[in-house]
Amino acid sequence: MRQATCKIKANPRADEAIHCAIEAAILHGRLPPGLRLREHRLAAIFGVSRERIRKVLHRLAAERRLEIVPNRGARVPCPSEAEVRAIYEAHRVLEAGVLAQLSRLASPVLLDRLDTHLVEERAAAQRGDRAASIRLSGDFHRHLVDALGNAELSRMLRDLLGRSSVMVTVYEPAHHSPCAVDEHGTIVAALRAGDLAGALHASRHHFLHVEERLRLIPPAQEATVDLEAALLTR
Amino acid sequence: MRQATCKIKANPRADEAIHCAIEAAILHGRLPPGLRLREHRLAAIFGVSRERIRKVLHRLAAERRLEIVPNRGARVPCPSEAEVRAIYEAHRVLEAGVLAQLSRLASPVLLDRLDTHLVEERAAAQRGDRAASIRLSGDFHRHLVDALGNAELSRMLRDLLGRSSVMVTVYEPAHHSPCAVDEHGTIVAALRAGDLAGALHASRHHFLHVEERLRLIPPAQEATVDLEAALLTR
DNA sequence: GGCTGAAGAAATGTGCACATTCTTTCTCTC
DNA sequence: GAGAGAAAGAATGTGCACATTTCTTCAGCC
Repeated sequence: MRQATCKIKANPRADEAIHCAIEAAILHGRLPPGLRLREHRLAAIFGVSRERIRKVLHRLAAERRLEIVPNRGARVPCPSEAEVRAIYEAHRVLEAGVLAQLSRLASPVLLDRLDTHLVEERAAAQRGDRAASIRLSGDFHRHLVDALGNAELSRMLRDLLGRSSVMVTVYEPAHHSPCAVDEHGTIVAALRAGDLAGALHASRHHFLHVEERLRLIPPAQEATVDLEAALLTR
Repeated sequence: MRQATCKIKANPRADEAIHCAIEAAILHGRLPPGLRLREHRLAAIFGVSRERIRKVLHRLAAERRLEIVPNRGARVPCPSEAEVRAIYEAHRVLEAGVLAQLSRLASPVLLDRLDTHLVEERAAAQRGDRAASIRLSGDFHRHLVDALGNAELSRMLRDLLGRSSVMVTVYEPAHHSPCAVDEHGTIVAALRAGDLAGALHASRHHFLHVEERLRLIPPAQEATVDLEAALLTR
Protein backbone atom coordinates (compact mmCIF):
# COMPACT_ATOMS: atom_id res chain seq x y z
CA MET A 1 0.00 0.00 0.00
CA ARG A 2 3.05 2.12 -0.25
CA GLN A 3 2.42 3.92 -3.48
CA ALA A 4 -0.93 2.48 -4.33
CA THR A 5 -2.77 5.74 -3.82
CA CYS A 6 -0.56 8.47 -5.18
CA LYS A 7 1.64 6.73 -7.65
CA ILE A 8 -1.17 5.37 -9.75
CA LYS A 9 -0.23 2.27 -11.58
CA ALA A 10 -3.10 3.81 -13.45
CA ASN A 11 -1.33 4.43 -16.70
CA PRO A 12 -1.12 1.06 -18.38
CA ARG A 13 0.47 2.56 -21.46
CA ALA A 14 2.96 4.85 -19.79
CA ASP A 15 5.62 2.61 -21.27
CA GLU A 16 4.16 3.14 -24.67
CA ALA A 17 4.24 6.91 -24.28
CA ILE A 18 7.86 6.89 -23.18
CA HIS A 19 8.77 4.50 -25.96
CA CYS A 20 7.16 6.79 -28.53
CA ALA A 21 8.77 9.90 -27.09
CA ILE A 22 12.27 8.48 -27.31
CA GLU A 23 11.69 6.90 -30.69
CA ALA A 24 10.31 10.13 -32.11
CA ALA A 25 13.22 12.11 -30.73
CA ILE A 26 15.64 9.77 -32.44
CA LEU A 27 13.74 9.61 -35.72
CA HIS A 28 13.41 13.37 -35.93
CA GLY A 29 17.07 13.83 -35.31
CA ARG A 30 16.64 15.66 -32.04
CA LEU A 31 19.11 13.29 -30.42
CA PRO A 32 22.50 13.27 -32.12
CA PRO A 33 23.98 9.88 -33.07
CA GLY A 34 26.28 8.55 -30.43
CA LEU A 35 24.49 10.33 -27.61
CA ARG A 36 24.41 8.35 -24.42
CA LEU A 37 21.07 7.84 -22.70
CA ARG A 38 21.49 7.35 -18.97
CA GLU A 39 18.77 5.53 -17.11
CA HIS A 40 18.71 7.79 -14.06
CA ARG A 41 18.47 10.92 -16.16
CA LEU A 42 15.62 9.57 -18.27
CA ALA A 43 13.80 8.36 -15.19
CA ALA A 44 14.00 11.86 -13.76
CA ILE A 45 12.85 13.49 -16.99
CA PHE A 46 9.83 11.26 -17.43
CA GLY A 47 9.10 11.09 -13.72
CA VAL A 48 9.02 7.31 -13.58
CA SER A 49 11.09 4.61 -11.97
CA ARG A 50 14.36 3.51 -13.46
CA GLU A 51 12.97 0.02 -14.11
CA ARG A 52 10.39 1.41 -16.43
CA ILE A 53 13.02 3.25 -18.40
CA ARG A 54 15.17 0.14 -18.49
CA LYS A 55 12.39 -1.87 -20.04
CA VAL A 56 11.76 0.73 -22.71
CA LEU A 57 15.42 1.12 -23.56
CA HIS A 58 15.88 -2.60 -23.99
CA ARG A 59 12.81 -2.79 -26.17
CA LEU A 60 14.13 0.02 -28.34
CA ALA A 61 17.41 -1.85 -28.59
CA ALA A 62 15.63 -5.00 -29.74
CA GLU A 63 13.93 -2.89 -32.37
CA ARG A 64 17.36 -1.54 -33.37
CA ARG A 65 16.48 2.02 -32.58
CA LEU A 66 19.15 2.11 -29.89
CA GLU A 67 22.40 0.32 -29.24
CA ILE A 68 22.97 -1.19 -25.84
CA VAL A 69 26.25 -2.66 -24.78
CA PRO A 70 26.16 -4.61 -21.53
CA ASN A 71 27.18 -2.64 -18.45
CA ARG A 72 27.75 0.40 -20.60
CA GLY A 73 24.32 1.68 -21.28
CA ALA A 74 22.37 2.84 -24.28
CA ARG A 75 23.42 5.09 -27.12
CA VAL A 76 21.78 6.57 -30.16
CA PRO A 77 23.14 4.53 -33.07
CA CYS A 78 25.95 6.07 -35.06
CA PRO A 79 25.97 4.14 -38.31
CA SER A 80 29.09 3.98 -40.44
CA GLU A 81 28.98 5.16 -43.99
CA ALA A 82 29.02 1.51 -45.10
CA GLU A 83 25.94 0.77 -43.02
CA VAL A 84 24.19 3.78 -44.44
CA ARG A 85 24.87 2.61 -47.95
CA ALA A 86 23.68 -0.88 -47.07
CA ILE A 87 20.39 0.52 -45.84
CA TYR A 88 19.89 2.53 -49.01
CA GLU A 89 20.76 -0.51 -51.09
CA ALA A 90 18.29 -2.63 -49.17
CA HIS A 91 15.64 -0.02 -49.79
CA ARG A 92 16.48 0.02 -53.46
CA VAL A 93 16.24 -3.77 -53.76
CA LEU A 94 13.00 -3.87 -51.84
CA GLU A 95 11.52 -1.16 -54.02
CA ALA A 96 12.52 -3.06 -57.14
CA GLY A 97 10.43 -5.95 -55.93
CA VAL A 98 7.56 -3.64 -55.10
CA LEU A 99 7.67 -2.09 -58.55
CA ALA A 100 7.68 -5.50 -60.19
CA GLN A 101 4.53 -6.29 -58.28
CA LEU A 102 2.92 -2.90 -58.91
CA SER A 103 3.61 -3.05 -62.62
CA ARG A 104 1.28 -6.02 -62.71
CA LEU A 105 -1.54 -4.60 -60.68
CA ALA A 106 -1.28 -0.85 -60.42
CA SER A 107 -4.75 0.65 -60.56
CA PRO A 108 -5.60 4.03 -62.04
CA VAL A 109 -6.72 5.06 -58.58
CA LEU A 110 -3.30 4.39 -57.16
CA LEU A 111 -1.55 6.17 -60.00
CA ASP A 112 -3.73 9.23 -59.50
CA ARG A 113 -2.97 9.21 -55.82
CA LEU A 114 0.72 9.14 -56.58
CA ASP A 115 0.27 12.05 -58.96
CA THR A 116 -1.43 14.03 -56.24
CA HIS A 117 1.50 13.30 -54.01
CA LEU A 118 3.94 14.48 -56.65
CA VAL A 119 2.13 17.80 -56.83
CA GLU A 120 2.63 18.26 -53.10
CA GLU A 121 6.24 17.30 -53.36
CA ARG A 122 6.93 19.76 -56.16
CA ALA A 123 5.18 22.51 -54.22
CA ALA A 124 7.33 21.89 -51.17
CA ALA A 125 10.47 21.85 -53.28
CA GLN A 126 9.54 25.08 -55.03
CA ARG A 127 8.95 26.98 -51.84
CA GLY A 128 12.23 25.63 -50.49
CA ASP A 129 10.65 23.86 -47.53
CA ARG A 130 13.41 21.41 -46.76
CA ALA A 131 11.73 19.70 -43.82
CA ALA A 132 8.57 19.05 -45.81
CA SER A 133 10.60 17.85 -48.78
CA ILE A 134 12.39 15.25 -46.72
CA ARG A 135 9.16 14.08 -45.18
CA LEU A 136 7.30 13.94 -48.47
CA SER A 137 10.16 12.16 -50.16
CA GLY A 138 9.94 9.42 -47.57
CA ASP A 139 6.18 9.38 -47.95
CA PHE A 140 6.49 8.72 -51.66
CA HIS A 141 8.35 5.49 -51.10
CA ARG A 142 6.00 4.61 -48.27
CA HIS A 143 3.04 5.06 -50.59
CA LEU A 144 4.56 2.73 -53.14
CA VAL A 145 4.90 -0.08 -50.61
CA ASP A 146 1.61 0.59 -48.87
CA ALA A 147 -0.13 0.27 -52.21
CA LEU A 148 0.49 -3.46 -52.01
CA GLY A 149 -1.50 -3.65 -48.81
CA ASN A 150 0.98 -6.01 -47.23
CA ALA A 151 1.63 -5.28 -43.57
CA GLU A 152 4.92 -7.18 -43.58
CA LEU A 153 6.34 -5.18 -46.45
CA SER A 154 5.12 -1.90 -45.01
CA ARG A 155 6.77 -2.71 -41.72
CA MET A 156 10.03 -3.63 -43.41
CA LEU A 157 10.13 -0.30 -45.18
CA ARG A 158 9.18 1.58 -42.06
CA ASP A 159 12.14 -0.06 -40.38
CA LEU A 160 14.54 0.95 -43.12
CA LEU A 161 13.29 4.52 -43.29
CA GLY A 162 13.50 4.76 -39.53
CA ARG A 163 17.09 3.72 -39.56
CA SER A 164 18.06 5.96 -42.43
CA SER A 165 16.31 8.97 -40.96
CA VAL A 166 18.87 9.01 -38.20
CA MET A 167 21.46 9.39 -40.85
CA VAL A 168 20.01 12.42 -42.48
CA THR A 169 21.59 14.12 -39.52
CA VAL A 170 24.95 12.50 -39.96
CA TYR A 171 25.38 12.02 -43.64
CA GLU A 172 23.23 14.70 -45.02
CA PRO A 173 22.48 14.74 -48.72
CA ALA A 174 23.68 18.18 -49.65
CA HIS A 175 20.18 19.30 -50.48
CA HIS A 176 17.16 17.30 -51.29
CA SER A 177 17.30 18.90 -54.67
CA PRO A 178 14.16 19.29 -56.79
CA CYS A 179 15.52 16.83 -59.30
CA ALA A 180 14.72 14.10 -56.83
CA VAL A 181 11.08 14.96 -57.26
CA ASP A 182 11.31 14.60 -60.99
CA GLU A 183 12.89 11.22 -60.48
CA HIS A 184 9.85 10.20 -58.49
CA GLY A 185 7.75 11.46 -61.36
CA THR A 186 9.69 9.33 -63.81
CA ILE A 187 8.93 6.23 -61.76
CA VAL A 188 5.22 6.99 -61.74
CA ALA A 189 5.21 7.68 -65.45
CA ALA A 190 6.87 4.36 -66.18
CA LEU A 191 4.37 2.58 -63.95
CA ARG A 192 1.51 4.23 -65.76
CA ALA A 193 2.98 3.11 -69.07
CA GLY A 194 3.23 -0.42 -67.74
CA ASP A 195 6.96 -0.24 -68.38
CA LEU A 196 8.54 -2.33 -65.63
CA ALA A 197 12.07 -2.07 -66.99
CA GLY A 198 11.70 1.68 -67.16
CA ALA A 199 10.39 1.90 -63.61
CA LEU A 200 13.21 -0.26 -62.28
CA HIS A 201 15.72 1.85 -64.16
CA ALA A 202 14.30 5.09 -62.82
CA SER A 203 14.13 3.80 -59.26
CA ARG A 204 17.65 2.51 -59.42
CA HIS A 205 19.04 5.78 -60.69
CA HIS A 206 17.06 7.70 -58.14
CA PHE A 207 18.71 5.77 -55.34
CA LEU A 208 22.13 6.00 -56.91
CA HIS A 209 21.70 9.76 -57.06
CA VAL A 210 20.72 9.93 -53.43
CA GLU A 211 23.65 7.78 -52.42
CA GLU A 212 25.97 9.85 -54.55
CA ARG A 213 24.94 12.95 -52.69
CA LEU A 214 25.77 11.40 -49.34
CA ARG A 215 28.31 13.53 -47.56
CA LEU A 216 30.24 12.55 -44.54
CA ILE A 217 29.59 15.11 -41.88
CA PRO A 218 31.98 15.11 -38.93
CA PRO A 219 30.39 13.50 -35.85
CA ALA A 220 28.79 16.18 -33.77
CA GLN A 221 31.23 15.81 -30.89
CA GLU A 222 28.64 15.03 -28.25
CA ALA A 223 27.27 18.52 -28.61
CA THR A 224 25.46 19.61 -25.48
CA VAL A 225 21.87 18.60 -26.01
CA ASP A 226 18.91 19.64 -23.97
CA LEU A 227 17.69 16.11 -23.39
CA GLU A 228 14.57 17.18 -21.63
CA ALA A 229 13.47 19.49 -24.42
CA ALA A 230 14.35 16.96 -27.11
CA LEU A 231 12.36 14.20 -25.44
CA LEU A 232 9.31 16.08 -24.27
CA THR A 233 8.72 18.01 -27.50
CA ARG A 234 5.15 17.50 -28.64
CA MET B 1 27.02 -11.80 -0.40
CA ARG B 2 23.95 -13.87 -0.51
CA GLN B 3 24.45 -15.69 -3.73
CA ALA B 4 27.79 -14.28 -4.74
CA THR B 5 29.62 -17.53 -4.23
CA CYS B 6 27.35 -20.27 -5.41
CA LYS B 7 25.05 -18.59 -7.84
CA ILE B 8 27.81 -17.17 -10.00
CA LYS B 9 26.78 -14.12 -11.87
CA ALA B 10 29.54 -15.69 -13.85
CA ASN B 11 27.56 -16.41 -16.96
CA PRO B 12 27.24 -13.11 -18.72
CA ARG B 13 25.54 -14.69 -21.68
CA ALA B 14 23.12 -16.94 -19.87
CA ASP B 15 20.41 -14.73 -21.28
CA GLU B 16 21.72 -15.37 -24.74
CA ALA B 17 21.66 -19.12 -24.24
CA ILE B 18 18.09 -19.07 -23.00
CA HIS B 19 17.07 -16.77 -25.80
CA CYS B 20 18.56 -19.13 -28.36
CA ALA B 21 17.01 -22.19 -26.78
CA ILE B 22 13.51 -20.79 -26.87
CA GLU B 23 13.96 -19.30 -30.32
CA ALA B 24 15.27 -22.57 -31.70
CA ALA B 25 12.42 -24.51 -30.14
CA ILE B 26 9.93 -22.21 -31.82
CA LEU B 27 11.68 -22.15 -35.17
CA HIS B 28 12.00 -25.91 -35.29
CA GLY B 29 8.36 -26.35 -34.50
CA ARG B 30 8.94 -28.10 -31.20
CA LEU B 31 6.55 -25.67 -29.55
CA PRO B 32 3.08 -25.70 -31.09
CA PRO B 33 1.56 -22.34 -32.07
CA GLY B 34 -0.62 -20.91 -29.37
CA LEU B 35 1.28 -22.63 -26.58
CA ARG B 36 1.51 -20.55 -23.46
CA LEU B 37 4.92 -19.99 -21.92
CA ARG B 38 4.67 -19.39 -18.19
CA GLU B 39 7.46 -17.52 -16.51
CA HIS B 40 7.65 -19.70 -13.39
CA ARG B 41 7.81 -22.87 -15.41
CA LEU B 42 10.56 -21.60 -17.67
CA ALA B 43 12.52 -20.29 -14.71
CA ALA B 44 12.37 -23.74 -13.16
CA ILE B 45 13.39 -25.47 -16.39
CA PHE B 46 16.39 -23.26 -17.03
CA GLY B 47 17.27 -22.98 -13.36
CA VAL B 48 17.37 -19.20 -13.33
CA SER B 49 15.36 -16.46 -11.70
CA ARG B 50 12.04 -15.41 -13.09
CA GLU B 51 13.36 -11.93 -13.93
CA ARG B 52 15.85 -13.38 -16.30
CA ILE B 53 13.14 -15.29 -18.10
CA ARG B 54 11.00 -12.18 -18.21
CA LYS B 55 13.72 -10.22 -19.91
CA VAL B 56 14.24 -12.91 -22.54
CA LEU B 57 10.52 -13.31 -23.22
CA HIS B 58 10.05 -9.60 -23.75
CA ARG B 59 13.02 -9.48 -26.05
CA LEU B 60 11.60 -12.36 -28.08
CA ALA B 61 8.33 -10.49 -28.25
CA ALA B 62 10.06 -7.37 -29.56
CA GLU B 63 11.63 -9.58 -32.21
CA ARG B 64 8.16 -10.94 -33.01
CA ARG B 65 9.07 -14.49 -32.14
CA LEU B 66 6.52 -14.49 -29.34
CA GLU B 67 3.31 -12.69 -28.60
CA ILE B 68 2.88 -11.08 -25.22
CA VAL B 69 -0.36 -9.58 -24.09
CA PRO B 70 -0.13 -7.52 -20.91
CA ASN B 71 -1.01 -9.37 -17.75
CA ARG B 72 -1.69 -12.47 -19.75
CA GLY B 73 1.72 -13.77 -20.53
CA ALA B 74 3.55 -15.04 -23.57
CA ARG B 75 2.39 -17.38 -26.29
CA VAL B 76 3.89 -18.96 -29.34
CA PRO B 77 2.40 -17.01 -32.27
CA CYS B 78 -0.50 -18.60 -34.06
CA PRO B 79 -0.67 -16.75 -37.36
CA SER B 80 -3.89 -16.65 -39.33
CA GLU B 81 -3.95 -17.94 -42.86
CA ALA B 82 -4.05 -14.33 -44.08
CA GLU B 83 -0.87 -13.52 -42.17
CA VAL B 84 0.81 -16.58 -43.57
CA ARG B 85 -0.04 -15.52 -47.07
CA ALA B 86 1.19 -12.01 -46.36
CA ILE B 87 4.53 -13.38 -45.24
CA TYR B 88 4.88 -15.49 -48.36
CA GLU B 89 3.92 -12.53 -50.50
CA ALA B 90 6.48 -10.35 -48.76
CA HIS B 91 9.10 -12.98 -49.42
CA ARG B 92 8.09 -13.14 -53.05
CA VAL B 93 8.31 -9.38 -53.48
CA LEU B 94 11.65 -9.21 -51.73
CA GLU B 95 13.03 -12.00 -53.86
CA ALA B 96 11.88 -10.21 -57.01
CA GLY B 97 14.04 -7.26 -55.99
CA VAL B 98 16.94 -9.55 -55.21
CA LEU B 99 16.68 -11.24 -58.58
CA ALA B 100 16.60 -7.88 -60.36
CA GLN B 101 19.84 -7.03 -58.62
CA LEU B 102 21.41 -10.44 -59.17
CA SER B 103 20.56 -10.44 -62.85
CA ARG B 104 22.90 -7.48 -63.18
CA LEU B 105 25.80 -8.83 -61.21
CA ALA B 106 25.53 -12.58 -60.80
CA SER B 107 28.99 -14.07 -61.02
CA PRO B 108 29.80 -17.52 -62.44
CA VAL B 109 31.08 -18.42 -58.98
CA LEU B 110 27.70 -17.69 -57.45
CA LEU B 111 25.84 -19.58 -60.15
CA ASP B 112 28.03 -22.60 -59.62
CA ARG B 113 27.43 -22.45 -55.92
CA LEU B 114 23.70 -22.40 -56.52
CA ASP B 115 24.05 -25.40 -58.81
CA THR B 116 25.86 -27.29 -56.09
CA HIS B 117 23.03 -26.47 -53.76
CA LEU B 118 20.47 -27.74 -56.26
CA VAL B 119 22.28 -31.07 -56.40
CA GLU B 120 21.94 -31.40 -52.64
CA GLU B 121 18.31 -30.45 -52.78
CA ARG B 122 17.51 -33.00 -55.44
CA ALA B 123 19.33 -35.67 -53.49
CA ALA B 124 17.33 -34.95 -50.37
CA ALA B 125 14.09 -34.98 -52.33
CA GLN B 126 14.95 -38.26 -54.00
CA ARG B 127 15.68 -40.04 -50.77
CA GLY B 128 12.46 -38.61 -49.33
CA ASP B 129 14.18 -36.77 -46.50
CA ARG B 130 11.44 -34.29 -45.71
CA ALA B 131 13.25 -32.47 -42.92
CA ALA B 132 16.32 -31.92 -45.07
CA SER B 133 14.16 -30.82 -47.98
CA ILE B 134 12.49 -28.12 -45.94
CA ARG B 135 15.79 -26.91 -44.58
CA LEU B 136 17.48 -26.91 -47.97
CA SER B 137 14.55 -25.17 -49.58
CA GLY B 138 14.91 -22.33 -47.11
CA ASP B 139 18.65 -22.33 -47.66
CA PHE B 140 18.17 -21.81 -51.38
CA HIS B 141 16.34 -18.53 -50.84
CA ARG B 142 18.81 -17.56 -48.16
CA HIS B 143 21.66 -18.11 -50.61
CA LEU B 144 20.03 -15.85 -53.16
CA VAL B 145 19.81 -12.97 -50.72
CA ASP B 146 23.17 -13.57 -49.09
CA ALA B 147 24.76 -13.37 -52.52
CA LEU B 148 24.16 -9.62 -52.44
CA GLY B 149 26.29 -9.33 -49.32
CA ASN B 150 23.87 -6.91 -47.73
CA ALA B 151 23.38 -7.52 -44.03
CA GLU B 152 20.10 -5.62 -43.95
CA LEU B 153 18.55 -7.71 -46.67
CA SER B 154 19.84 -10.95 -45.19
CA ARG B 155 18.33 -10.02 -41.87
CA MET B 156 15.00 -9.17 -43.42
CA LEU B 157 14.83 -12.55 -45.08
CA ARG B 158 15.92 -14.32 -41.94
CA ASP B 159 13.03 -12.64 -40.19
CA LEU B 160 10.52 -13.73 -42.77
CA LEU B 161 11.77 -17.30 -42.88
CA GLY B 162 11.73 -17.41 -39.10
CA ARG B 163 8.13 -16.38 -39.01
CA SER B 164 7.04 -18.70 -41.77
CA SER B 165 8.85 -21.67 -40.29
CA VAL B 166 6.41 -21.63 -37.44
CA MET B 167 3.70 -22.11 -39.94
CA VAL B 168 5.08 -25.18 -41.52
CA THR B 169 3.63 -26.78 -38.45
CA VAL B 170 0.24 -25.17 -38.80
CA TYR B 171 -0.34 -24.82 -42.48
CA GLU B 172 1.73 -27.55 -43.84
CA PRO B 173 2.33 -27.73 -47.56
CA ALA B 174 1.10 -31.20 -48.26
CA HIS B 175 4.54 -32.38 -49.23
CA HIS B 176 7.53 -30.40 -50.25
CA SER B 177 7.26 -32.10 -53.55
CA PRO B 178 10.28 -32.55 -55.81
CA CYS B 179 8.80 -30.14 -58.33
CA ALA B 180 9.69 -27.36 -55.98
CA VAL B 181 13.32 -28.23 -56.52
CA ASP B 182 12.94 -28.00 -60.25
CA GLU B 183 11.38 -24.60 -59.79
CA HIS B 184 14.50 -23.53 -57.97
CA GLY B 185 16.46 -24.88 -60.89
CA THR B 186 14.43 -22.83 -63.33
CA ILE B 187 15.29 -19.67 -61.44
CA VAL B 188 18.99 -20.43 -61.53
CA ALA B 189 18.84 -21.26 -65.23
CA ALA B 190 17.15 -17.95 -66.00
CA LEU B 191 19.74 -16.10 -63.95
CA ARG B 192 22.52 -17.83 -65.82
CA ALA B 193 20.91 -16.84 -69.12
CA GLY B 194 20.71 -13.24 -67.89
CA ASP B 195 16.97 -13.46 -68.35
CA LEU B 196 15.50 -11.26 -65.64
CA ALA B 197 11.92 -11.55 -66.81
CA GLY B 198 12.26 -15.32 -66.86
CA ALA B 199 13.74 -15.39 -63.37
CA LEU B 200 10.98 -13.19 -62.01
CA HIS B 201 8.39 -15.36 -63.67
CA ALA B 202 9.89 -18.56 -62.31
CA SER B 203 10.20 -17.15 -58.80
CA ARG B 204 6.67 -15.84 -58.85
CA HIS B 205 5.24 -19.14 -59.94
CA HIS B 206 7.32 -20.99 -57.41
CA PHE B 207 5.78 -18.96 -54.62
CA LEU B 208 2.30 -19.24 -56.02
CA HIS B 209 2.72 -23.01 -56.06
CA VAL B 210 3.86 -23.06 -52.46
CA GLU B 211 0.95 -20.87 -51.40
CA GLU B 212 -1.43 -23.02 -53.37
CA ARG B 213 -0.32 -26.04 -51.43
CA LEU B 214 -1.03 -24.39 -48.10
CA ARG B 215 -3.50 -26.44 -46.15
CA LEU B 216 -5.28 -25.34 -43.11
CA ILE B 217 -4.52 -27.82 -40.40
CA PRO B 218 -6.74 -27.72 -37.35
CA PRO B 219 -4.98 -26.03 -34.42
CA ALA B 220 -3.29 -28.67 -32.35
CA GLN B 221 -5.58 -28.20 -29.35
CA GLU B 222 -2.86 -27.36 -26.87
CA ALA B 223 -1.52 -30.85 -27.20
CA THR B 224 0.42 -31.83 -24.14
CA VAL B 225 3.98 -30.87 -24.87
CA ASP B 226 7.04 -31.84 -22.92
CA LEU B 227 8.28 -28.29 -22.50
CA GLU B 228 11.48 -29.31 -20.83
CA ALA B 229 12.46 -31.69 -23.61
CA ALA B 230 11.45 -29.24 -26.32
CA LEU B 231 13.52 -26.44 -24.83
CA LEU B 232 16.61 -28.29 -23.75
CA THR B 233 17.06 -30.32 -26.92
CA ARG B 234 20.57 -29.89 -28.24
C1' DG C 1 56.19 15.60 -16.63
C1' DG C 2 53.80 11.74 -17.93
C1' DC C 3 52.19 7.32 -16.88
C1' DT C 4 50.31 3.76 -13.81
C1' DG C 5 47.22 2.23 -10.46
C1' DA C 6 44.11 2.42 -6.78
C1' DA C 7 40.14 4.39 -4.52
C1' DG C 8 35.85 6.66 -4.91
C1' DA C 9 31.81 7.83 -7.61
C1' DA C 10 28.41 6.73 -10.81
C1' DA C 11 25.93 3.78 -13.80
C1' DT C 12 24.09 -0.68 -14.96
C1' DG C 13 22.43 -5.50 -13.60
C1' DT C 14 19.69 -8.68 -10.60
C1' DG C 15 17.01 -10.93 -7.07
C1' DC C 16 13.25 -10.35 -4.03
C1' DA C 17 9.03 -8.81 -1.97
C1' DC C 18 4.79 -7.31 -2.78
C1' DA C 19 0.93 -5.31 -5.75
C1' DT C 20 -2.14 -6.14 -9.40
C1' DT C 21 -4.60 -8.74 -12.62
C1' DC C 22 -6.44 -12.83 -14.39
C1' DT C 23 -8.35 -17.52 -13.99
C1' DT C 24 -10.63 -21.02 -11.79
C1' DT C 25 -13.73 -22.96 -8.77
C1' DC C 26 -17.21 -23.21 -5.55
C1' DT C 27 -21.47 -21.69 -3.82
C1' DC C 28 -25.81 -19.53 -3.76
C1' DT C 29 -29.91 -18.28 -6.08
C1' DC C 30 -33.55 -18.49 -9.41
C1' DG D 1 -29.74 -27.67 -13.34
C1' DA D 2 -27.78 -23.53 -15.12
C1' DG D 3 -25.96 -19.04 -14.50
C1' DA D 4 -24.03 -15.25 -11.78
C1' DG D 5 -20.97 -13.75 -8.29
C1' DA D 6 -17.46 -14.01 -4.92
C1' DA D 7 -13.31 -15.83 -3.10
C1' DA D 8 -9.08 -18.37 -3.55
C1' DG D 9 -5.19 -19.48 -6.23
C1' DA D 10 -1.94 -18.54 -9.82
C1' DA D 11 0.47 -15.67 -13.00
C1' DT D 12 2.25 -11.25 -14.35
C1' DG D 13 3.93 -6.37 -13.21
C1' DT D 14 6.80 -3.08 -10.43
C1' DG D 15 9.61 -0.74 -7.09
C1' DC D 16 13.46 -1.23 -4.16
C1' DA D 17 17.78 -2.73 -2.23
C1' DC D 18 22.01 -4.21 -3.19
C1' DA D 19 25.75 -6.40 -6.26
C1' DT D 20 28.75 -5.64 -10.03
C1' DT D 21 30.96 -3.23 -13.46
C1' DT D 22 32.71 0.88 -15.49
C1' DC D 23 34.30 5.55 -15.39
C1' DT D 24 36.77 9.33 -13.10
C1' DT D 25 39.99 11.41 -10.42
C1' DC D 26 43.94 11.89 -7.98
C1' DA D 27 48.09 10.56 -5.84
C1' DG D 28 52.49 8.26 -6.22
C1' DC D 29 56.36 6.70 -8.79
C1' DC D 30 59.74 6.34 -12.41
